[in-house]
Amino acid sequence: MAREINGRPVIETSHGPVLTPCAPGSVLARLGDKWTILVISLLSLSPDAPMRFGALRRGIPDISQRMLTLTLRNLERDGLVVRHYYTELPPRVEYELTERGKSMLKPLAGFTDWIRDTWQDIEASRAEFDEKEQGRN
Amino acid sequence: MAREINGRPVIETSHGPVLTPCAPGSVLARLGDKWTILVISLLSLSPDAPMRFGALRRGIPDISQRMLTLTLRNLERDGLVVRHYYTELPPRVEYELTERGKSMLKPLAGFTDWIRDTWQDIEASRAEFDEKEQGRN
DNA sequence: CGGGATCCCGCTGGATACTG
DNA sequence: CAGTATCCAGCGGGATCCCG
Repeated sequence: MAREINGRPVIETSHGPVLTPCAPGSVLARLGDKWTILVISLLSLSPDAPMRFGALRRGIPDISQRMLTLTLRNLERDGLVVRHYYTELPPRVEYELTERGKSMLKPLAGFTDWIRDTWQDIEASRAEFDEKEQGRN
Repeated sequence: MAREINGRPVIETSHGPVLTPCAPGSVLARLGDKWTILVISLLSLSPDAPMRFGALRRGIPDISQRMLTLTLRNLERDGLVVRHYYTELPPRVEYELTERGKSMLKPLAGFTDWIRDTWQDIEASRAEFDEKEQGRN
């Protein structure tokens, strides 16, 4: 009986379940990186109007130009974002979510909603944990 | 008008929306790290029976002992996992999801389902992107 | 058996300067 | 304006050894 958990195949052995490493991990790793979710969030604010590079840069206070460029490249590579280049002077470049990019907004929101409702509790647990640990040192 | 996207406050300025960096990012960063989701997935397979350290280790083929320990510590710190220590010889240590840990399974599944349904398309986009880029070099 | 302690390599990502 | 190039510090994470 092949089962599956979080999109990942599970093999049952005599020692218990074994997870098979598989490709979706690379998607999650990308989304979990430092800036990707922020860029997607910002782009999702204007679903039908592309955003300029500079507007994205200003919208994410601490992002460097380099990291914004790299993050957008990766999203474009994954087919989640399209890049529109206009050869003007000065040049104008706009970005918007693709259909695929928009299709992830709802599932993503379900998860971030959980985080929004829970992170205070998590922070409290962390503080408590750290305090107890300090007592042992 | 204060808005919010993915649990993150948005300020509207004359230049467009600006995202405020905030604490939930640290939760997402943790979940996006290399092993956390795998550990949670494995623990979720036995919702009412704790799992031993060794069983977790065997269930995630390529994880090192060190990283499993660190990942479990962080989950315990976040109050998502409880650790049960039995002073026997040899010692036995078991882990299980807390109620809070279980509460994230459904939202998480919504998101990983999207990944499961989409990652082949994403991989295809990546291959296509890389191929075009190679033409330019 | 579970898990510290230590060493070390590679990648992520920040700062800065230069270009079409 | 929207990049690219280069340099470099920090940290994630693997390998190994030791300990209750």
